[in-house]
Amino acid sequence: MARAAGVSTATVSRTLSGLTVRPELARRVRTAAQTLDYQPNRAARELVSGRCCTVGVVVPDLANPYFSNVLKAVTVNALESGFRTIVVDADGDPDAEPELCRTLLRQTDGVVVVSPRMPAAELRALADPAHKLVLVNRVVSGAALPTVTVDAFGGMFGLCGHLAGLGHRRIVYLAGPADAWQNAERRRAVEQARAFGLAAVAVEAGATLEAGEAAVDEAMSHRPTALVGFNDLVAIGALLELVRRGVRVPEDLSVTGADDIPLASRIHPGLTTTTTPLRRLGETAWDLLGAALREEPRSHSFQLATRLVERGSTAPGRGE
Amino acid sequence: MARAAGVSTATVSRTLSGLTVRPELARRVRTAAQTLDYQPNRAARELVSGRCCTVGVVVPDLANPYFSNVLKAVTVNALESGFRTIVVDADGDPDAEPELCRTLLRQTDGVVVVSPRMPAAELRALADPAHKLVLVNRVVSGAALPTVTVDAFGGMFGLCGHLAGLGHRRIVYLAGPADAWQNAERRRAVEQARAFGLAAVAVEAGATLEAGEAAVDEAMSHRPTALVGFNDLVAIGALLELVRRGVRVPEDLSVTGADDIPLASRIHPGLTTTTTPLRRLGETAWDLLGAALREEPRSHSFQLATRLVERGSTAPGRGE
DNA sequence: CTGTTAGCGCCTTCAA
DNA sequence: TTGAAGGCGCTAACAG
Repeated sequence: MARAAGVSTATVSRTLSGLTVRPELARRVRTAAQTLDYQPNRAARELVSGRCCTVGVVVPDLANPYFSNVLKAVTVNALESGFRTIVVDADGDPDAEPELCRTLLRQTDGVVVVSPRMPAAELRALADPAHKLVLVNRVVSGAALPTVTVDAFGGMFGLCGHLAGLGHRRIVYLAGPADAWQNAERRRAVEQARAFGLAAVAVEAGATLEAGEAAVDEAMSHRPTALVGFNDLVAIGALLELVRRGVRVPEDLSVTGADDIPLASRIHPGLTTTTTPLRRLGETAWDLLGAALREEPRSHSFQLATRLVERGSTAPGRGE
Repeated sequence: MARAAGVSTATVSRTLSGLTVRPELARRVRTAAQTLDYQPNRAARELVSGRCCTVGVVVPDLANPYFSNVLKAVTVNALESGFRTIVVDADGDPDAEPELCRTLLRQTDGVVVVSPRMPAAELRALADPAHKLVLVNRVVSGAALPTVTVDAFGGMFGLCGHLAGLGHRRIVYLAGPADAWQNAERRRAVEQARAFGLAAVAVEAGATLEAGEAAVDEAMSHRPTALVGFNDLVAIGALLELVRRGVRVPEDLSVTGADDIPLASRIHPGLTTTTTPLRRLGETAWDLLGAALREEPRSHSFQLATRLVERGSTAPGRGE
């Protein structure tokens, strides 16, 4: 390549990195690059520079749209900045995640961790300032980790306020995975909603349509006027099961979800819920990581606001 | 590291690659590696070996569960074989995909392309035997590309047979994206179903819930006894809209989908559909790519079978 | 401004 | 069996 242009390799390097080179030589280099379809070798570059322009993303399960949407936002934004994205799916095993993170940290410039269920102690151990690590939707106390979260507490609190305003007094919270941060936040919000005069009982459910269906029996045994799902899937699962049983929603019972997934607006009645801006979550995670890579001091935490979306699944509760 | 063990770097290298080394030296090396937490440098390794143990996956849109499920299967299986996965999302621009592929091919050992809409000519241009490229759910004639597909034609043909057996005679096909391979296959199957005595009209719809809803008016103007959706989302969109209008499914009208997404079994009535084994698609793609990387001659094409799933959305058609 | 040189960390000859 | 030496492709320092 240097031979083809009749110059030294250093001149080639300089031309391609835009340093000062005599115009004529630069032209020769460029035409040679053109004809040879020259592409610099990443490995050699990485070896000498120590950077690989690659970021990692760790998720528990790519089949879950929640995670794949965050991943999408990270990859698309990273690519715009010239970074590639390596994705690792822990495939449902939270205990495997710490090791996967560590491996990834050694192979990339930085890592985004979307891991609602990894043990906090592990995460704290990973919080070395030398590591470029960004956490999504997960708060770990006692660790200085750049973090972007959605205001899960506020969203659920707003939903409870909405229900209280409609006259509801007795609600059931269909709880999500016990070890998930978002569940803890939302559950806390439901409990504090007694400030609105809402009496809440929590019933263990999960995060899926099936979990919602299965929890209906126990939930109804508490004779609530509204069901508050951990997320939209649980809420929709419960709602569909209720409709199947002939319970009228919202006349007999109100139902709310969380996240505002596409399905929430297509079912009938539409599901009242709060938004979770997944794309912005991923985008912000990338911003945080990019800033860390450039060694820019930045605010270490972002909290994204949610928005209440009122649809047909909630109506005034009969105060019995 | 070599110094720490008191041996030469070559001995270290040999020990770590399991070549013959005097046991005592090997032990010294291993303990040194332990205490120093030694990790070989990927870049240097790649530079000398020319391989990077990395594969790429190109998808049009990660937000679509169809693609994220295929991606998941590829990453999980690749990881088991010690390969990392770089993911690239074309973010809805099919014209950007060829360039993304080319870039990825230079940076990885091989690439899996899940691209129903990339122009065939571009794909043919990529079909260089030197390139390790595997195609998913897409057949390109005149190019020797290892390919794994689902039997989209057979699945839809079976569905039509099912409807014909129920006595249906006039159906409407809610067509998917015009440039998608699966749509072409399914459409062809619907047309050939006239062998069963089924008269079919195609109505342009799309691939989403909204598209299904929007296509209902035109579809019903043809007075069919059954609606055949390009995929489950379109079918469910149409179904929900029909129910909203008071049309009884399946008494007044049968509806079928394709892919058997989780939602298909949760709605009421359950959607009759055919399966699309996304995970096996990704898994097989990885097998094909892995074989290509090991230079193993393998059958260049796999076609995965689909299975008919009868649920409540289909019933005997009134032969009017 | 340009060419020459050294070395990034590893693996693979070669000679001992 | 082991150590010394060279080179993978590139960029950073230095000398011209």
